[in-house]
Amino acid sequence: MSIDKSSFIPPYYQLAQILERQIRSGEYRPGDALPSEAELSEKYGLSRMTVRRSLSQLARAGLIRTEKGKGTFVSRPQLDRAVFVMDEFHKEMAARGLTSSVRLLEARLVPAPEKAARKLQLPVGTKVLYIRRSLLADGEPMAYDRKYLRYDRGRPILENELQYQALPDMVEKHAEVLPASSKMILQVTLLNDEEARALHVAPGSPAFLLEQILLASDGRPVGWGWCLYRGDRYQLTSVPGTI
Amino acid sequence: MSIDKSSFIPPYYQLAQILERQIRSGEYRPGDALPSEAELSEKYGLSRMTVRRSLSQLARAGLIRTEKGKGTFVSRPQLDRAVFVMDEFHKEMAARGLTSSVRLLEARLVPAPEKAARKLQLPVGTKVLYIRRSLLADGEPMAYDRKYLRYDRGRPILENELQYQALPDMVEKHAEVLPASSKMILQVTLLNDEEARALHVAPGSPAFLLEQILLASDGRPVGWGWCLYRGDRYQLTSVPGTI
DNA sequence: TAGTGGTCTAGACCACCGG
DNA sequence: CGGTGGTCTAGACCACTAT
Repeated sequence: MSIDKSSFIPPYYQLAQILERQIRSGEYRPGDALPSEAELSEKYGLSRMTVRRSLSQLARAGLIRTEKGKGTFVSRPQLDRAVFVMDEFHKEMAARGLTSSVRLLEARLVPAPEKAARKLQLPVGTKVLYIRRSLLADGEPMAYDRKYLRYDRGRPILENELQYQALPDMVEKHAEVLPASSKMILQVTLLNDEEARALHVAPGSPAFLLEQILLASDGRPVGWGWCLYRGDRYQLTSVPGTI
Repeated sequence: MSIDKSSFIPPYYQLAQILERQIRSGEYRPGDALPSEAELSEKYGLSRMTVRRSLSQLARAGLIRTEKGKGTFVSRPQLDRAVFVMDEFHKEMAARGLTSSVRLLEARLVPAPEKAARKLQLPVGTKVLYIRRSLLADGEPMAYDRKYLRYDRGRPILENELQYQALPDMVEKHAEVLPASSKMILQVTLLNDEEARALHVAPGSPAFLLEQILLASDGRPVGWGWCLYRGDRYQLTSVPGTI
């Protein structure tokens, strides 16, 4: 194989494909050294910078690793490692071919209960925005979401906004501090009566519990809550090693 | 801020840090355009290639996005998106400061039951290697693993090997076809009596169910099984947007 | 047409590694 | 010491975008 410089596919990508094929076909096996950058450069008629770009791409994909002063080596595939991605609800449902919608169940100012106050680092009883929503896929509940958000802007709560906007947008509208990052924790749980009713399943059914903490750029929490995903409808699939 | 060329930190990384700080501090806000590559190059006394390297790093981290012919723009933080990583059991427990060990409960050749045969694309009744293991953290069960592996090499089953080796290694030893990739599916479930006993919890407890399929480079399955993680001890934490 | 990012080159110097 | 990957430069040409 060689590089077709008249192709629309850029040379760095062509070389990456060639090397990937050679690795996947077993021509180079785990532990083997690839030709040096100088050799690849000479063999394929590309500058070393271009060769390096191909190699970085393969390295990011986990197919090879480089060792300073030694060379470039084929990695062992990491078969016991999995990466799962939970995207924004609407996007995720769209990707599965489902029509998603949101049903706002409750949205009001409440005095922060003990746990929410602790999570938001506010005094107990501070007015916070409490939101309960059902997330539907093809009209049937998929998830049940409860959130506490800082509320220090005095802006009115418009129900039709809450119904359509993503959580970060709501925070922006009602808090002085903007969310800059989030931390999520995924657990399993059994649904209590109220949760089960909201999700149209039997009490005691298993579910994913996704806890979410929204943080401002200074690290202060601006939102906290948890979202329950029905165990009978929702699952996560590992993302294939992408190139 | 400017670049310290005598520093051990390479210029491309220094520039990336400067820009990241400016973005996180709000100096550039979501949607804003960054200075053009030519301007950055001139301002910081770096070649355009080096500036581009800094920008690619920020783009990979999701902080900025580039648009051909238009410019480079600050992205909105993706706060409703989470990435979870499940690593190899021993590594994961080590990362949590727990001592992990494996207890081999069963390892023998069995005629493939219907489901395993279908998953491995073998005729029902074909001899396959069946393995049951307890994965312990600090001596207490954390996960319960059951796997069916192709067995067409006639190599004897050595118990002490199975106890310590990762699954891909076992497959290599007992099957002609090497595993090249894996697909995992994460679900929630309730434990039945046998599973609960193995995990030292009450029957009906919730758990993560991780299904794993090992594939050869030609796409043929070479291993299949599922691993149950105790819901009361195991949780996944989102990986922070890394740079 | 002028400005933008995307790609590529042919050099250069460096730190690291092995014999 | 020679070979390796890591970094950087000063150019170049291209396709795309806006005016």
